[in-house]
Amino acid sequence: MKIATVIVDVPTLGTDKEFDYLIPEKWIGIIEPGMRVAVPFGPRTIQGFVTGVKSDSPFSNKLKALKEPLDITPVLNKELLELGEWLATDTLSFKISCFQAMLPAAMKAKYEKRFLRINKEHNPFLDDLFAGKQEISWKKAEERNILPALHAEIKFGNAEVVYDVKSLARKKMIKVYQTMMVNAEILTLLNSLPSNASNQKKILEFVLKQQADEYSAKELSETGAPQSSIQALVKKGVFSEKSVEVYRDPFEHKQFTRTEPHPLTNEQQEAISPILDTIECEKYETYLLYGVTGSGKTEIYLQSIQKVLDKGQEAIVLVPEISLTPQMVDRFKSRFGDDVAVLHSGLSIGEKYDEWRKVQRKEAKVVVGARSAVFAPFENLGIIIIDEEHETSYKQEELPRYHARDVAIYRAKHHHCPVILGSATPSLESFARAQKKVYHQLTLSRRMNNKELPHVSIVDMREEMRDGNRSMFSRELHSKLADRLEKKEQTILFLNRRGHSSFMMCRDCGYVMQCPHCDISLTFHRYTNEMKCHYCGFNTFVPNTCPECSSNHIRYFGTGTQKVEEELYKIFPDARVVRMDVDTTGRKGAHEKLLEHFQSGKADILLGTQMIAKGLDFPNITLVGVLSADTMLHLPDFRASEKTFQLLTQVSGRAGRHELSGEVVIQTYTPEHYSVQFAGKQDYDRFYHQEMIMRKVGSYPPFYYLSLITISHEDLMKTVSTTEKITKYIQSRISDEAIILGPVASPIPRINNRYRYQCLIKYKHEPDLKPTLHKVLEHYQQQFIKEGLTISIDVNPYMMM
DNA sequence: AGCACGCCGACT
DNA sequence: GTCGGCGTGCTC
Repeated sequence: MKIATVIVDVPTLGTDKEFDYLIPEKWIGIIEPGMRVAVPFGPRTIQGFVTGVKSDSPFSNKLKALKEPLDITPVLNKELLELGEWLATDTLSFKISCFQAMLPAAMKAKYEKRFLRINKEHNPFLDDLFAGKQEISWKKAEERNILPALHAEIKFGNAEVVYDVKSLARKKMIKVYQTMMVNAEILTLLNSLPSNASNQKKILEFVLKQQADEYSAKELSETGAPQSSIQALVKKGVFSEKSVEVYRDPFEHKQFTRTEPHPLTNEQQEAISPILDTIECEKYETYLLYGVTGSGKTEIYLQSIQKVLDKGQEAIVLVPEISLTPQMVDRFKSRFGDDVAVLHSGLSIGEKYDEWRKVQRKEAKVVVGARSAVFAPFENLGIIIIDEEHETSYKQEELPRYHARDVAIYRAKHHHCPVILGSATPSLESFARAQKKVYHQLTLSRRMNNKELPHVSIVDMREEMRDGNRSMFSRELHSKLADRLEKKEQTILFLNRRGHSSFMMCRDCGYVMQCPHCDISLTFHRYTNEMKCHYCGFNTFVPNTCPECSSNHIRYFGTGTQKVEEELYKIFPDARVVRMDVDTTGRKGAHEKLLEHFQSGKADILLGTQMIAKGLDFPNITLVGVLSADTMLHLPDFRASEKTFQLLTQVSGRAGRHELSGEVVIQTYTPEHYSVQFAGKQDYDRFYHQEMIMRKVGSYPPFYYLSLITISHEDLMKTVSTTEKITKYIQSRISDEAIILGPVASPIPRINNRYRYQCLIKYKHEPDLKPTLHKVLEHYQQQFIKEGLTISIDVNPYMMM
């Protein structure tokens, strides 16, 4: 008797455990751990992951047999199965959610229900119900309002319900035509064809010219012949037709010119050599590659990977939201060609699935991708690289709330290989670990071409205001912009819209339009002319007069990119502006198009939000302007200073990377703030020291770890009292060393009419905390569902909202 | 999560 | 009497 242990696709606490299933005789030896299977679960059939195979079970009296395997080979190997279990404990998530997070979305199951007719005797009523067929889908039955009738028939034994477990994935198939005749035969046929068969003749002539064994349907139809002519030739035995699976290639129409390794500078040489050693001796080590922008980190990545590939191993490269850095993908594709699989959010579900399968089938040796690419199913991993290590997008905000850096380190330990964390502005956590020698620090302090860092000037916008300049461009930025336009050099204008995006305020009474369901002000959307809530989606018309005092002195505060664009055209009517934000880059590929447009010199100014801060490298940019540096500085987040510093430094790094030297203008209302000051000087080390003092005083990371618990409910009192109870419980079970803040209202105290309270735990070493938090979930579970409470626990949170 | 089972109110 | 409301509890 063989029994499979299965984690079922039901993400709840009660079912977050292994269920035992009998393996039918015919699949013994075929069902393996890591495969997806369809299993009966209660009255339904659902998907599950096999985690093990054993010979007996404590449930032997009520064992059911599994229905069928959904994979031919396991989709999760032993390492990934173990990683999933660890991840579930570490982030307090369900095992099933962790397994699903490791696979492309296409592999998530899709469930469908059908009614099957059992009684096939002539019966007008049944004939009518089933519309003369043997089965009817649940959806159809629902539409036709015959669910009760069908349920009755099930009771009579005339029908039954079947559950289908389907995969979202569709393999893409194309028709291929194999040549079945030799030239002489084709020639004979060609001559015997009637004169009006011009299309068939075209194809045969094409075949005689090409002399290939196989032709795709596309190739043949390019001769101008219709499908019917091809079919005619298949009938005549010229071709045999077959279907083959093809990968959807997102880079189909892109050409990559092969690059060779560049000679390394002394500094690069020094940095890469310990990495190469670690690869050689196959041991685990985390390196923090701290290198200023333009110091050549990527070449170090490339050459380290080359070494890994030479050893027959594989590499993972994580980049933040990769669709935003097409230049990065190009560099990897150019060096390693088809060995590279790319996984990022810009791909369709099918494309992602295909790229993933290239990895699984060992057709790709290098994966370049966003956060989830850290789970690439390699079995002989030689290196994991995390570029722009400080980026917060490496933390997943939905369940499972994991950080790619932690997963990378876990996997590297398993594979005995190095992790490289690269950044010009490392996260405080990583830099502190490097200082404590937990990570091994490698430094690149000089730019490759020995170009000096751009000159940065910080402009105090309060002074501009005092001097009567009420425009969003300071006099300095204005004159420099004019200068660049004159010289035909390019400018990047960076607008940080986060923080306070455009909201509406009455200048007479100070009324600010709020969302009726959430405690947050509504955002003004010019293109739809609506006031919108970014949290619950509520929207309403834009008022002409103040709803409170009927004044018509209504102003829109905060500056959107559209508004800046309009202003720009007012001041510089001839400037050619490319605007990049969520509105202009929504469509697939729009991003690349806009960048190409700018790169080819068809525009003078690139105006955008966060997304233009990263990785762009254009030679002709000599001016970078930051319109308001401090919009995110006042967010209720202990990382606000760090984020501001990183952003300003990254943006500044976009200027003067090549022959032309660059200038940066940072406009701010708080020029004295240390993160603005040190970013202006590009002085990471002094920023680090200052910020470490702030973190120490506030007992924040990297001095303390954090766990954040958020409780929400429609009733304020209920929310507060529950949070209080939970806080007390936790307090009683951990040491006095830990600091507990709360219960306090969340920074956004109400979303979608639900009040939100939280409790923040700061601690250094609390081995009992995670088990305690798990107990909280377990203990309150039933009560929570019953009373409509929701609880979310975030270990090491990055979003404090 | 779904779904069945079960125990109480308004109808043919 | 029964249909159907949704509270409760289970799923190998």
